[in-house]
Amino acid sequence: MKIAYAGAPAFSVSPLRAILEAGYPVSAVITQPDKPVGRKGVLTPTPLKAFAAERGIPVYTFQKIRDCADEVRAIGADVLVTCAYGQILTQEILDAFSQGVYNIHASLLPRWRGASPIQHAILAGDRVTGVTIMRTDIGLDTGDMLRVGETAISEDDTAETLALRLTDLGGKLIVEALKDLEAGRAVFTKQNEDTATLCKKIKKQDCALDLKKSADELCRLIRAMNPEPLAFTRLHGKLVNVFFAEALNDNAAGAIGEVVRADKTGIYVKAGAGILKIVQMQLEGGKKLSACDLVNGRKVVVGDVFGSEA
RNA sequence: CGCGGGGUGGAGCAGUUCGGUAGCUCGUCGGGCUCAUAACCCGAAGGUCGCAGGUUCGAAUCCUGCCCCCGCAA
Repeated sequence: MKIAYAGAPAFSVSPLRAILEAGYPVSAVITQPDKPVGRKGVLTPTPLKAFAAERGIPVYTFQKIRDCADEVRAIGADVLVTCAYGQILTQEILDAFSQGVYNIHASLLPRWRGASPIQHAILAGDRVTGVTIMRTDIGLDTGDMLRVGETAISEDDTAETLALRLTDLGGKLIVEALKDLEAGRAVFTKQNEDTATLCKKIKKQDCALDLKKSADELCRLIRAMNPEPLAFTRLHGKLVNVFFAEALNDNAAGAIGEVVRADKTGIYVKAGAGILKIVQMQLEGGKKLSACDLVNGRKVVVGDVFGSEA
């Protein structure tokens, strides 16, 4: 069974490592082209490409894989495993792999089909999420499922900590799936279309903190968007990225968005319901700072108002 | 040349406009108060003000060049 693996972000690295460690030969890695990153626009390879290079696995990058069916066929693999690859596969591409294409998806399908399942699971307040291994078909994460694993979402999980667990889970499950396929004992389950939900790619605009909402809701947005692309609001007309916060049930006098208390323990902001206790945030142009540092430097004072001013 | 913010004891900042003794809130160390404390009181240590040059009697501050960090945009 010759395997090819397609992915891109850090999330896609761990499953590939697991496949290799399970003893399966991976003859090719397909990933996104290098992209300019940062202020200087340095051309940077995807984490998956860097890992493949380290292991000496041939790497293929396609601007648009749907236009490169011939090249994909030329790779000559029987199976394609995909994980957060970031490009839609056409039927022609799917047909290039005689033993099928399998996707590692970071949700309990059919919930959270689409581009940002981890973030949406947190955002929606799901208590549990997981990883699904499915056979890729022409729809968006609609294929038949052959392996599922769960993990609970805790109160202080961020997209980062959750992704860390899910990527390892993905590695474990894909290896199990490959073994089942090899042994001819794979069992496929159809997805229930009635309970399917879809999530789109996250835009920065989706990360704006609307302080009229409940502290609880704001807190989930902050956790879902950490470490990327970060929930934000404004203070003194400047952009502020919020990294960590807690939701408190207390109520206090004051306007929405007003800082009702600020000390070493946190910056307490009045929300639509409850108090949002900001523990770590970053002012435009500045470094990521703890509430303690912000208070010491008097960057934030009681009476300041978040979110106002355009 | 994409736009912008910043580099000052261990941390976060003020001071730079208009050159003239190194400041604030913390932390650390020592002492005190207290049943006790993340609270309070007293005291101490700790800084080539990013680097290099220039102007000046005198530069954190003014001029020139360079390095590094960060937000936005891609």
